[in-house]
Amino acid sequence: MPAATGGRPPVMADVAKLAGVSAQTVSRVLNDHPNVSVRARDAVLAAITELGYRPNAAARTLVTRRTRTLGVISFDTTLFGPASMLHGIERAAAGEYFVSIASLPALDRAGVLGAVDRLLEQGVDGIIVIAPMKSAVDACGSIRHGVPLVAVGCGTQASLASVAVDNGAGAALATRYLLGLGHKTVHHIAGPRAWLDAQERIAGWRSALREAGAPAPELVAGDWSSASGYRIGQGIGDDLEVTAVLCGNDHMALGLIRALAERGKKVPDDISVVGFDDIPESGYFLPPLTTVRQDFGALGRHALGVLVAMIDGQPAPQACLRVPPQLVDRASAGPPGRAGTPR
Amino acid sequence: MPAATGGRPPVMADVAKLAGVSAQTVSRVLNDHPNVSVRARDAVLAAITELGYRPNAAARTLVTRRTRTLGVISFDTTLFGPASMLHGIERAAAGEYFVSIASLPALDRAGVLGAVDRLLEQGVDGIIVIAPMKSAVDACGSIRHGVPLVAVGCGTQASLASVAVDNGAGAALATRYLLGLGHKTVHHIAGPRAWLDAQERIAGWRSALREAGAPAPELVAGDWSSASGYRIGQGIGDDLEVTAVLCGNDHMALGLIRALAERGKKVPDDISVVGFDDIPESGYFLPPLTTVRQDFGALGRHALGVLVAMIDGQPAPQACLRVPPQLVDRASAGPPGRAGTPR
DNA sequence: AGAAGCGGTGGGAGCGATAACAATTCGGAT
DNA sequence: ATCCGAATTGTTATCGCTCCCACCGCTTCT
Repeated sequence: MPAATGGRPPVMADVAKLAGVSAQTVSRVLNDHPNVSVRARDAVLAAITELGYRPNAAARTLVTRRTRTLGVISFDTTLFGPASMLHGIERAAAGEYFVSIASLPALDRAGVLGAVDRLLEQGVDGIIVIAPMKSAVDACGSIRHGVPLVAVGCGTQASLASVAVDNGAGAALATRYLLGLGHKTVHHIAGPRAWLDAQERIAGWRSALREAGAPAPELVAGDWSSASGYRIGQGIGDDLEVTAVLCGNDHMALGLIRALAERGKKVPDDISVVGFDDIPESGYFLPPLTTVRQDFGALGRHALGVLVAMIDGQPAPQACLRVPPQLVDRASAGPPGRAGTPR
Repeated sequence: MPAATGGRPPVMADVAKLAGVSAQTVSRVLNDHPNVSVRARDAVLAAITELGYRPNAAARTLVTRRTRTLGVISFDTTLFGPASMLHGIERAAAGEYFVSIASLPALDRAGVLGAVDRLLEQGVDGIIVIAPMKSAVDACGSIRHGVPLVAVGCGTQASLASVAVDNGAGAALATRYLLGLGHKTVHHIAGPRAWLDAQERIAGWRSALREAGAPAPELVAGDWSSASGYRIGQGIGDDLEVTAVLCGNDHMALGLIRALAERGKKVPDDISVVGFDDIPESGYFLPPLTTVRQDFGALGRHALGVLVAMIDGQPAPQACLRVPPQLVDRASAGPPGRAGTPR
């Protein structure tokens, strides 16, 4: 392997000497500046490959004040949604920016602020916060520093640059769909109150119900987990009034279906179930789950787009970019069946 | 807000001036060097908070040659395993190191080498490669640079610093368990050939079979997806010989169970099914899935530990640190039932 | 009493790159 | 032949920090 002087990695001056030009010219070649003769450029390029030269990012950053690094703050990158968004961001950024992640044990104000601080210390050019909870959005709003920052998956109401799936529309879509199948009303297993997605889905569900003149059943809330869906399902399974349930996410739908099955209730014959998210497995549930798809990847890509625009000096949009969700019709929902409501 | 001179962020000299000391002393306070009087330290600390000073990472890196940043290369951070490992790494690194991710569209040699290059350009202190495929491990082996690098989830045979779940032991564990239940043999739906985990599970399964003197059925392989499990299940559902199936992962088990259900086969009465991974949902499948748990989080933490040791100058271990898997007994496996094999 | 040891401190030299500016060359217009 | 301006190249001054070394004032040893 080519070593420059001593064992240390080659620096720009080494390249310059080998190519017979000045360091400045090497810099110009590296940064695609105009006005470099082909002769010089070729010599530099040859020297670079011969030496295995790699520019020192720290030195460059010191003078340009840009790290070409983005920070992503997330709550739990193990969950399907955050993981997908992160992946979408990373894929979209590849080549343009590095992405550094900061995942939090809890999405409270202090946690978010602390993570922003850590990333700032690292010198990121911009930050994307995967902020599904109100506390996180509030924290974002109170950040004083001038860092470009966009929130994603944060509800559609926040007054900061943000990108989110239109949860309200999605829930309404699913609710109308079930109503259209002939159900008198639709029950809803919501996510935790603190989550904006959960709140917006509740609102969408309620408004679709009201619009159709259907009675609004009492709300029950789980915690997104299959376990909570299962627990709630044990109650629902005994309630003869219930013919259709919209679940806050696919995992809870899975738990619900299992609880129903254990009580001898068939889906969709006795009860229709619709999920939310469209995780990769949901097409293979028993029965395959009808659900509302969120395109998390697109969310990530859009968030990156907005952020990069801000980094490049465009003013921060104060509104939310909404990504429309989509109903995926599989087999877990149908007309109120043979075992329909008694009344 | 406290502004130093002009609008620009305060630098060490500003802190020094305000505290009435030299920049050198500020640096000493920041880096916890001994021999700083409490008076000086307090003055510096006060100045720092008053100014809202934040050390410039690039400048520090330029001289120390450490970025306190780690790179993680991964194939698809959307999958449960990689996402969990990444999360484990990140949580374990929090505070000590930043983690920068590079996810690849494909885990081939060129992709891995390219990602290593990108990270090196960024100046990472070390790299963790989530390398479940042979091609990735080979690529790691051929990296000439002196960067500390550890592979994780890469099979247990690689001759480089690595951390992995003992797949062979896990598969053998599950196979013996099924055999112990009274099954004459155990079928296996493997993952793709190119994946080391898949190969090692196959080996573990085969050896447990051999050990017990059980016949080794023909191998079928899926692609980890529920869809492939479903497809394969359509064949298995018609095969009366099959009483027990070990699946390469939980997703394929899910697909298999659905295919079986559609053909009227009951799990575990007609066929026992055991998965691998223990994804959060598998306890809520119908029936709840008996599976082999991999502690991905621990994997990530251990990988970080090994890497940090290497960064701190310890010699790279040439072997694999094995994390033992664990059988989680739920309801999808039982003794060969009333509908047992005809012979 | 002088030398040596020590905690505490500051001064200056880089680290490796880019930006601003200055300098050189060359062709063509005057 | 002289001058001008564009193209190309080099020189110098930072960027913000840490390291090395010298230095101060004291106590402690010989």
